[in-house]
Amino acid sequence: MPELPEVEAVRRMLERATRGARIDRVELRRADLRRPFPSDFVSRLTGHTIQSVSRRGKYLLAALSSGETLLVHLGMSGAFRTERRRSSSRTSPPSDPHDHVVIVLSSGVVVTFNDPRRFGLMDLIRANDDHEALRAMGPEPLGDTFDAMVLARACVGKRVALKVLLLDQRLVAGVGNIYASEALHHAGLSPRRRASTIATPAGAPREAAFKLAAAIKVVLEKAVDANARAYESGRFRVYEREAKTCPRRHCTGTIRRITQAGRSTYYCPVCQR
DNA sequence: ACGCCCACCTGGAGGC
DNA sequence: TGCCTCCAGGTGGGCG
Repeated sequence: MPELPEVEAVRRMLERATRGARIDRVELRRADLRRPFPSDFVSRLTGHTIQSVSRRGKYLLAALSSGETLLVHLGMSGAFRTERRRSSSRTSPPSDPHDHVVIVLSSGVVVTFNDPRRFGLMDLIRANDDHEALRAMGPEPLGDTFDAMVLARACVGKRVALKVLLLDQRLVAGVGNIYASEALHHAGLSPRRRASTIATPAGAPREAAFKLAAAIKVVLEKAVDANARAYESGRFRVYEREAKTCPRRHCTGTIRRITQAGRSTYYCPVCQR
Protein backbone atom coordinates (compact mmCIF):
# COMPACT_ATOMS: atom_id res chain seq x y z
CA MET A 1 0.00 0.00 0.00
CA PRO A 2 2.14 2.71 1.24
CA GLU A 3 3.43 5.51 -0.91
CA LEU A 4 3.05 9.14 0.07
CA PRO A 5 -0.75 9.34 -0.32
CA GLU A 6 -1.38 6.19 1.70
CA VAL A 7 1.09 7.19 4.40
CA GLU A 8 -0.62 10.56 4.60
CA ALA A 9 -3.97 8.84 5.12
CA VAL A 10 -2.45 6.79 7.93
CA ARG A 11 -0.97 9.95 9.45
CA ARG A 12 -4.37 11.65 9.56
CA MET A 13 -5.98 8.62 11.10
CA LEU A 14 -3.24 8.26 13.72
CA GLU A 15 -3.20 11.92 14.61
CA ARG A 16 -6.93 11.93 15.22
CA ALA A 17 -6.74 8.77 17.30
CA THR A 18 -3.68 9.56 19.40
CA ARG A 19 -2.98 13.29 19.68
CA GLY A 20 -2.70 14.48 23.26
CA ALA A 21 -2.91 10.99 24.74
CA ARG A 22 -0.30 9.52 27.06
CA ILE A 23 1.31 6.19 26.31
CA ASP A 24 0.41 3.96 29.24
CA ARG A 25 1.76 0.66 28.02
CA VAL A 26 3.74 -0.72 25.11
CA GLU A 27 3.84 -4.36 24.23
CA LEU A 28 6.54 -5.58 21.87
CA ARG A 29 5.72 -8.98 20.46
CA ARG A 30 9.11 -9.48 18.82
CA ALA A 31 12.56 -7.93 18.96
CA ASP A 32 12.83 -6.72 15.38
CA LEU A 33 11.10 -5.76 12.16
CA ARG A 34 13.53 -5.01 9.33
CA ARG A 35 15.94 -4.00 12.05
CA PRO A 36 15.92 -4.51 15.80
CA PHE A 37 13.93 -2.11 17.93
CA PRO A 38 16.15 0.03 20.18
CA SER A 39 16.85 -2.01 23.30
CA ASP A 40 15.14 0.58 25.52
CA PHE A 41 12.26 1.17 23.08
CA VAL A 42 9.46 0.42 25.53
CA SER A 43 10.79 2.50 28.40
CA ARG A 44 11.49 5.50 26.18
CA LEU A 45 7.86 5.52 25.02
CA THR A 46 6.04 4.72 28.21
CA GLY A 47 4.62 7.65 30.17
CA HIS A 48 5.09 10.21 27.41
CA THR A 49 2.38 12.07 25.53
CA ILE A 50 1.94 12.07 21.75
CA GLN A 51 1.93 15.71 20.73
CA SER A 52 1.50 15.38 16.98
CA VAL A 53 1.90 12.96 14.11
CA SER A 54 3.64 14.29 11.02
CA ARG A 55 5.02 12.78 7.85
CA ARG A 56 8.23 13.07 5.87
CA GLY A 57 8.17 11.16 2.59
CA LYS A 58 6.94 7.69 3.50
CA TYR A 59 7.96 8.05 7.16
CA LEU A 60 5.61 8.84 10.02
CA LEU A 61 6.94 10.91 12.93
CA ALA A 62 5.16 11.01 16.29
CA ALA A 63 6.50 13.83 18.45
CA LEU A 64 6.61 12.88 22.13
CA SER A 65 6.53 15.06 25.23
CA SER A 66 9.94 13.63 26.14
CA GLY A 67 11.45 15.52 23.20
CA GLU A 68 12.05 12.33 21.28
CA THR A 69 10.27 11.35 18.08
CA LEU A 70 8.91 7.93 17.26
CA LEU A 71 9.84 7.18 13.67
CA VAL A 72 7.81 4.63 11.72
CA HIS A 73 8.11 3.28 8.20
CA LEU A 74 5.36 0.96 6.94
CA GLY A 75 7.58 -0.92 4.51
CA MET A 76 5.48 -2.92 2.05
CA SER A 77 2.86 -4.35 4.34
CA GLY A 78 2.82 -2.33 7.56
CA ALA A 79 -0.54 -1.05 8.86
CA PHE A 80 -1.97 0.49 11.99
CA ARG A 81 -5.36 -0.13 13.45
CA THR A 82 -6.93 1.55 16.43
CA GLU A 83 -9.65 0.32 18.74
CA ARG A 84 -11.13 1.19 22.11
CA ARG A 85 -9.92 -0.93 24.99
CA ARG A 86 -12.78 -2.96 26.38
CA SER A 87 -12.93 -1.96 30.01
CA SER A 88 -12.43 -4.66 32.63
CA SER A 89 -11.68 -7.33 30.09
CA ARG A 90 -8.66 -9.28 31.23
CA THR A 91 -8.41 -11.39 28.14
CA SER A 92 -6.14 -10.04 25.45
CA PRO A 93 -7.82 -8.45 22.44
CA PRO A 94 -8.12 -10.50 19.26
CA SER A 95 -4.77 -10.52 17.61
CA ASP A 96 -3.01 -11.77 14.59
CA PRO A 97 0.44 -13.37 14.41
CA HIS A 98 1.66 -10.25 12.62
CA ASP A 99 0.61 -7.80 15.32
CA HIS A 100 4.11 -6.78 16.40
CA VAL A 101 3.56 -3.69 18.55
CA VAL A 102 0.59 -2.79 20.75
CA ILE A 103 0.40 0.67 22.30
CA VAL A 104 -2.20 1.36 24.98
CA LEU A 105 -3.09 5.03 25.45
CA SER A 106 -4.50 6.87 28.45
CA SER A 107 -7.58 7.69 26.37
CA GLY A 108 -8.48 4.01 26.20
CA VAL A 109 -7.43 3.77 22.58
CA VAL A 110 -5.24 0.82 21.62
CA VAL A 111 -2.99 1.27 18.60
CA THR A 112 -1.71 -1.93 16.96
CA PHE A 113 1.01 -2.16 14.34
CA ASN A 114 0.64 -5.14 12.03
CA ASP A 115 3.22 -6.05 9.38
CA PRO A 116 3.29 -9.52 7.77
CA ARG A 117 6.41 -8.98 5.69
CA ARG A 118 8.26 -7.10 8.42
CA PHE A 119 9.87 -4.64 6.04
CA GLY A 120 8.64 -1.93 8.38
CA LEU A 121 10.79 0.07 10.75
CA MET A 122 10.39 1.73 14.13
CA ASP A 123 13.00 3.84 15.84
CA LEU A 124 13.32 6.66 18.34
CA ILE A 125 15.25 9.76 17.34
CA ARG A 126 16.07 13.09 18.96
CA ALA A 127 16.37 15.09 15.75
CA ASN A 128 15.79 14.40 12.07
CA ASP A 129 19.54 14.34 11.57
CA ASP A 130 19.70 11.25 13.73
CA HIS A 131 18.36 9.13 10.94
CA GLU A 132 20.29 8.62 7.72
CA ALA A 133 17.26 8.16 5.48
CA LEU A 134 15.70 11.40 6.71
CA ARG A 135 18.95 13.31 6.40
CA ALA A 136 19.39 12.30 2.77
CA MET A 137 15.74 12.64 1.79
CA GLY A 138 14.75 14.93 -1.06
CA PRO A 139 12.06 17.62 -0.91
CA GLU A 140 8.40 16.98 -0.26
CA PRO A 141 6.77 16.82 -3.69
CA LEU A 142 3.70 18.74 -2.57
CA GLY A 143 5.71 21.57 -1.03
CA ASP A 144 7.20 24.68 -2.66
CA THR A 145 10.73 23.36 -2.45
CA PHE A 146 10.06 20.80 -5.17
CA ASP A 147 9.71 22.12 -8.72
CA ALA A 148 11.06 21.69 -12.24
CA MET A 149 14.36 23.41 -11.35
CA VAL A 150 15.08 20.99 -8.52
CA LEU A 151 14.06 18.04 -10.66
CA ALA A 152 16.20 19.17 -13.59
CA ARG A 153 19.28 19.77 -11.48
CA ALA A 154 19.01 16.24 -10.08
CA CYS A 155 18.82 14.81 -13.60
CA VAL A 156 21.99 16.32 -15.02
CA GLY A 157 24.36 13.65 -16.28
CA LYS A 158 22.15 10.81 -15.06
CA ARG A 159 21.88 7.88 -17.43
CA VAL A 160 19.24 6.10 -15.34
CA ALA A 161 15.74 5.73 -16.69
CA LEU A 162 13.30 8.37 -15.45
CA LYS A 163 11.11 5.77 -13.76
CA VAL A 164 14.03 4.36 -11.80
CA LEU A 165 15.17 7.82 -10.73
CA LEU A 166 11.71 8.71 -9.42
CA LEU A 167 11.98 5.83 -6.95
CA ASP A 168 15.10 7.39 -5.43
CA GLN A 169 13.95 9.09 -2.25
CA ARG A 170 16.94 11.44 -2.35
CA LEU A 171 15.48 13.10 -5.45
CA VAL A 172 11.95 13.58 -4.19
CA ALA A 173 10.31 12.07 -1.12
CA GLY A 174 7.38 9.71 -1.15
CA VAL A 175 7.03 8.59 -4.78
CA GLY A 176 6.90 4.82 -5.09
CA ASN A 177 6.34 2.26 -7.82
CA ILE A 178 2.68 3.06 -8.51
CA TYR A 179 2.84 6.83 -8.59
CA ALA A 180 6.07 6.83 -10.59
CA SER A 181 4.21 5.05 -13.42
CA GLU A 182 1.16 7.27 -12.96
CA ALA A 183 3.13 10.52 -12.98
CA LEU A 184 5.06 9.58 -16.11
CA HIS A 185 1.86 8.72 -17.93
CA HIS A 186 0.30 11.99 -16.84
CA ALA A 187 3.35 13.86 -18.12
CA GLY A 188 3.42 11.95 -21.41
CA LEU A 189 6.99 10.82 -20.81
CA SER A 190 8.44 7.38 -21.40
CA PRO A 191 9.59 5.63 -18.22
CA ARG A 192 12.60 4.37 -20.19
CA ARG A 193 13.84 7.80 -21.13
CA ARG A 194 17.20 8.75 -19.68
CA ALA A 195 16.86 11.22 -16.84
CA SER A 196 19.50 13.52 -18.32
CA THR A 197 17.28 14.28 -21.32
CA ILE A 198 14.84 16.41 -19.35
CA ALA A 199 17.49 18.97 -18.36
CA THR A 200 20.09 21.01 -20.21
CA PRO A 201 23.74 20.15 -19.40
CA ALA A 202 23.77 23.22 -17.18
CA GLY A 203 20.81 21.89 -15.21
CA ALA A 204 18.04 24.08 -16.56
CA PRO A 205 14.68 22.40 -16.97
CA ARG A 206 13.52 21.45 -20.44
CA GLU A 207 9.81 21.28 -21.24
CA ALA A 208 9.67 17.67 -20.05
CA ALA A 209 10.94 18.63 -16.58
CA PHE A 210 8.13 21.16 -16.15
CA LYS A 211 5.62 18.55 -17.24
CA LEU A 212 7.00 15.89 -14.94
CA ALA A 213 7.26 18.08 -11.85
CA ALA A 214 3.68 19.24 -12.38
CA ALA A 215 2.48 15.69 -13.03
CA ILE A 216 4.03 14.40 -9.80
CA LYS A 217 2.19 17.05 -7.86
CA VAL A 218 -1.16 16.51 -9.57
CA VAL A 219 -1.09 12.75 -9.31
CA LEU A 220 -0.09 12.75 -5.63
CA GLU A 221 -2.56 15.49 -4.69
CA LYS A 222 -5.42 13.62 -6.30
CA ALA A 223 -4.42 10.42 -4.54
CA VAL A 224 -4.16 12.16 -1.17
CA ASP A 225 -7.68 13.52 -1.63
CA ALA A 226 -9.03 10.18 -2.76
CA ASN A 227 -7.39 8.38 0.16
CA ALA A 228 -8.80 10.90 2.58
CA ARG A 229 -12.31 10.03 1.48
CA ALA A 230 -12.11 6.27 1.19
CA TYR A 231 -9.19 4.09 2.00
CA GLU A 232 -8.73 1.80 -0.95
CA SER A 233 -9.01 4.43 -3.66
CA GLY A 234 -8.00 1.89 -6.24
CA ARG A 235 -8.31 3.52 -9.59
CA PHE A 236 -5.06 3.93 -11.46
CA ARG A 237 -4.67 5.07 -15.03
CA VAL A 238 -1.87 2.68 -16.01
CA TYR A 239 -0.71 0.76 -12.95
CA GLU A 240 -1.80 -2.89 -13.16
CA ARG A 241 -3.65 -2.18 -16.38
CA GLU A 242 -1.47 -4.14 -18.77
CA ALA A 243 -3.13 -4.78 -22.17
CA LYS A 244 -5.88 -2.24 -21.50
CA THR A 245 -6.44 0.69 -23.79
CA CYS A 246 -4.59 3.84 -22.85
CA PRO A 247 -6.96 6.11 -20.90
CA ARG A 248 -5.63 9.30 -22.45
CA ARG A 249 -8.19 11.02 -24.69
CA HIS A 250 -7.65 10.30 -28.36
CA CYS A 251 -4.79 7.89 -27.63
CA THR A 252 -5.30 4.43 -29.09
CA GLY A 253 -2.25 2.85 -27.46
CA THR A 254 -2.21 -0.24 -25.26
CA ILE A 255 -0.71 -0.25 -21.78
CA ARG A 256 2.44 -2.32 -21.49
CA ARG A 257 4.20 -3.79 -18.52
CA ILE A 258 7.99 -3.86 -18.47
CA THR A 259 10.53 -4.52 -15.74
CA GLN A 260 12.95 -1.80 -14.68
CA ALA A 261 15.38 -2.27 -11.81
CA GLY A 262 13.46 -5.40 -10.88
CA ARG A 263 10.10 -3.64 -10.53
CA SER A 264 7.06 -3.51 -12.79
CA THR A 265 6.53 -0.36 -14.82
CA TYR A 266 3.29 0.30 -16.71
CA TYR A 267 3.12 2.75 -19.58
CA CYS A 268 1.68 3.58 -22.97
CA PRO A 269 4.33 3.36 -25.71
CA VAL A 270 2.21 5.57 -27.98
CA CYS A 271 1.66 8.72 -25.95
CA GLN A 272 4.62 8.51 -23.59
CA ARG A 273 7.82 9.64 -25.24
C1' DA B 1 29.70 8.57 -7.86
C1' DC B 2 26.81 5.73 -10.42
C1' DG B 3 23.90 2.04 -11.79
C1' DC B 4 22.58 -2.54 -11.26
C1' DC B 5 21.31 -6.78 -8.55
C1' DC B 6 19.74 -8.93 -4.77
C1' DA B 7 18.30 -9.87 -0.15
C1' DC B 8 15.20 -9.02 3.49
C1' DC B 9 9.98 -11.66 4.64
C1' DT B 10 5.20 -13.50 4.10
C1' DG B 11 1.03 -14.37 1.65
C1' DG B 12 -2.02 -14.55 -2.25
C1' DA B 13 -2.97 -15.99 -6.93
C1' DG B 14 -2.70 -19.03 -10.57
C1' DG B 15 -0.93 -23.26 -13.01
C1' DC B 16 -0.60 -28.21 -12.98
C1' DT C 1 -6.18 -31.11 -2.06
C1' DG C 2 -1.39 -29.77 -2.55
C1' DC C 3 2.74 -28.15 -4.39
C1' DC C 4 5.19 -25.02 -7.20
C1' DT C 5 6.26 -20.57 -9.14
C1' DC C 6 5.63 -15.89 -9.54
C1' DC C 7 4.29 -11.60 -7.87
C1' DA C 8 3.67 -7.64 -4.44
C1' DG C 9 2.99 -0.53 -3.50
C1' DG C 10 10.23 -0.38 0.07
C1' DT C 11 14.85 -0.02 1.36
C1' DG C 12 19.73 -0.52 1.53
C1' DG C 13 24.09 -3.05 1.09
C1' DG C 14 27.38 -4.78 -1.99
C1' DC C 15 29.43 -5.13 -6.33
C1' DG C 16 31.75 -3.80 -10.80
